Amino acid sequence: MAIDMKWFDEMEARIPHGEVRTRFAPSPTGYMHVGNLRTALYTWLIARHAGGKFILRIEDTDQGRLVADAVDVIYATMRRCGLTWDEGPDVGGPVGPYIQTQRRDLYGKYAQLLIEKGCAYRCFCTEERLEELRRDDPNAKYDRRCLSLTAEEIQAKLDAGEPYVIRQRIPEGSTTFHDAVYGDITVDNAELDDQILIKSDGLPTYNFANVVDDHLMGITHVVRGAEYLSSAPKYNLLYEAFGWEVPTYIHCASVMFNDPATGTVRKMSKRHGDPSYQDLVAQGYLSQAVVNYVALLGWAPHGDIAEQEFFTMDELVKAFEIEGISKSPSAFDMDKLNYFNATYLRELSPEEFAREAQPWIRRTVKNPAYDTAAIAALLQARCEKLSDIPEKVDFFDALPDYDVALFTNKKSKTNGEVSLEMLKQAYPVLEGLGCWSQDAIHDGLVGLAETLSVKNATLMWPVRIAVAGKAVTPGGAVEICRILGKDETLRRMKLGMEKLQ
RNA sequence: GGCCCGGUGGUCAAGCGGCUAAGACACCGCCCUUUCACGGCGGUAACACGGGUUCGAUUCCCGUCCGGGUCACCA
Repeated sequence: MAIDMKWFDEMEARIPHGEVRTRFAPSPTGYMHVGNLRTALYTWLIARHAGGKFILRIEDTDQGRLVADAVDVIYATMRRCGLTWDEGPDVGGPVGPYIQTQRRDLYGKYAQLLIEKGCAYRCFCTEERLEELRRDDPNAKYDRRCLSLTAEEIQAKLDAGEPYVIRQRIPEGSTTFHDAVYGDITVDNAELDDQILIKSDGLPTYNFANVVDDHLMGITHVVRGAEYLSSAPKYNLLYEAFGWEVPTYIHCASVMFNDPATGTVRKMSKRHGDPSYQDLVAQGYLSQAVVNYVALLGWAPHGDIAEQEFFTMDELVKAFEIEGISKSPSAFDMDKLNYFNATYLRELSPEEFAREAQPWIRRTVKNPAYDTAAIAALLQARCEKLSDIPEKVDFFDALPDYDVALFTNKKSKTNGEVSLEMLKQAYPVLEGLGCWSQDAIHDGLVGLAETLSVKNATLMWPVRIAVAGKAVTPGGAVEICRILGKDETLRRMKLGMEKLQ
């Protein structure tokens, strides 16, 4: 089995040099974890900050999934978040293909190369035998029985068609690897198992495929979750075995979830029903708000912008330094995300907000006569997320069956009696208005309050309750009357007076 | 359990030997006001613990405790 070195040389020749290259390598699962999104963001930021390339690679070695849709979810999420890629399955690039299942032939050849170098070996041990080993000692590593097979024995087994895996041969000693966030970490190689590189079905394990692909794609900075920290030494050993340059490792502490329902903090996971990026969008969170918030979950700006919290993508690219990544896990806090989203919502122009809000308003406001833009204007400063909207505007279509007790409000100095009087006074004023505009209604009612020598609230409160039937509404009496229209306003006021009789 | 990593208010966090230990969210007051918001002002609240090193430790070292990760023919 001669090795065709020419082929390897050609692969090497394709690798770009002299620029920062990072990659995001998701498995197409159909949704994007918040933690994954953050990893993607940091990876992208490192590339952009350095003026380098950002690559998208799909790790789909897990077959039996409807990959097509899931990959689309990844594309859509990245696009909505502004994470543009320079190379990837759809746009191609110099070191493709960018889908792992399309690269499966590569790995075997590289594993073979490792065998030649004496850094890997075939293992014919059956699953049963391995289980036995574990039964004797749950913590047992592979006992390397197949390492001592002679060339003849191996050939005989090969000829007999015995299935085998290829294992990495971990050398003696200890391994030190450097992480840009965690610093130098040294482990005793005795702790490391002779991990499997190629499975008996011929496909590579995740760890092996990762190393090979990262090298062949010229990745200079590997950004990943801290859950991979303990397998990092094995990566180093693999790079060393190949004689490849080790990329810069950037491990990011995991994202925890601060569950407001239970008050507990735990690792964020879809399994527990913690929100994914898709869930958040469906709940009416803006991508930019989510991205901005997530950027700060485990990273903080330094220097003269250490206190800055709101960033445009351009500002993030400029500010993002690896040194700012934190070592300790951070909890995803819905309250803080709400704050970010509310702020982004308020910064939208009235037109933009109206466009975003429209579908949510229409969930409960079906009457086409009501102006959604006007309603949206009332909502912009009053919701943290778009999904807050439907409940807030439900009184437009149907006046709730409210309790007369609502007419009583201490601060506004109203009770049932006062309210009835106010409505009686306000009714003819509004009825007599020639123009049903915001100003006309406002001036009419404020003028009346002045005439009656009562504070504005004493008059406004009953009117608002009568027309909205709710204690809390977006906007005040004037705005609501204006949107409801004159006829509906008067009708509701009359109903209010009847209730109070 | 072995190994690895981490530990500043409830949460996100700045700090990188000397500070009254920033700032933000949340919370609580007050102001504004046509309810609620928005906005403005103010407040409560932290260096896990014990040893060192040092003139001096939140900062450096060790231990304890606590939390997380990892020990697959899964990624």
